[in-house]
Amino acid sequence: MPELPDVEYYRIYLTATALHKTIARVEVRAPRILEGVTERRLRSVLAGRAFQSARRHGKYVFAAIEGGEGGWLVMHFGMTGRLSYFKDIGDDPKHDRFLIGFENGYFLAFVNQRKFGHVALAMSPEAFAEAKGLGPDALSIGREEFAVRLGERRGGAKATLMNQKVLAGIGNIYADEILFRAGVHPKTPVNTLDEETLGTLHAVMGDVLHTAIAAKRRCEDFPGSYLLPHRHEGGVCPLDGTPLETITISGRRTYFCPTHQSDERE
DNA sequence: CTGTAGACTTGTGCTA
DNA sequence: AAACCACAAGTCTACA
Repeated sequence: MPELPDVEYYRIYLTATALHKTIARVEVRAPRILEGVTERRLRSVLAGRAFQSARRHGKYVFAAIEGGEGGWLVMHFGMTGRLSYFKDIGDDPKHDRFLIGFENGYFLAFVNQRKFGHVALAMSPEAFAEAKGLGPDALSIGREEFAVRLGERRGGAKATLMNQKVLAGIGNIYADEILFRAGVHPKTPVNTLDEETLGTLHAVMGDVLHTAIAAKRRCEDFPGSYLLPHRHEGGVCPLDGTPLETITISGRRTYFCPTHQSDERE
């Protein structure tokens, strides 16, 4: 699940549940998810403190640590995962890899079935993004910068949208959705797209991400005109029923409509 | 720079 | 039925 809209939802969830509550205990149940930090260090940084705010950049959530040395807790979910706030330790969710217990008796769990996720510490979201080489967040990037950054690239449209160094937050599912709605073939070299198409791509990206976040918050399904519900074996284009085609790009399965996403390379 | 393939990890669903 | 293989919403490294 965890592409930008999902992670934005986790940020909202963390904000709604876990801010301004004193942390009493920290437990790491799968050490492999720790990145550049030890359980002992996490304990000393978090115990007795509280989170004061939460932010997101791309697919990362950051929680500001109030008091002490300050700093930020960083979380990335990999291909699976979510946050869960619960009261009874006996109700701890399956696959909880990292647990924060608050003085009020509640817990916040970093749930991560496949263990591709990571927990780290950073001085700031900006410093972390810089160190990782992440591009601007896909929800914040303006039309101009979007056009410039894509214009500098020679790769295919989908691979470029998913490249976290170009812009951060788009993954396999939403790359397909954005390209479908913009009518762009996933292999179109981005440097061949004209200004108008780049503008469309940028606008569609914003629409898709905002729509997805709103849908998550209300636990709604996606609009029927979206590709997402049809993105499976035997799926057809929601516009006219054309069977969707699949190809592999960057090792990820790619679904697209051969009639509405013309191949510009010919 | 680009694209591809393989690793990492765990669960699920298909095949037989 | 149990077991096996392919595959899944991510990212990193090695290599052509």
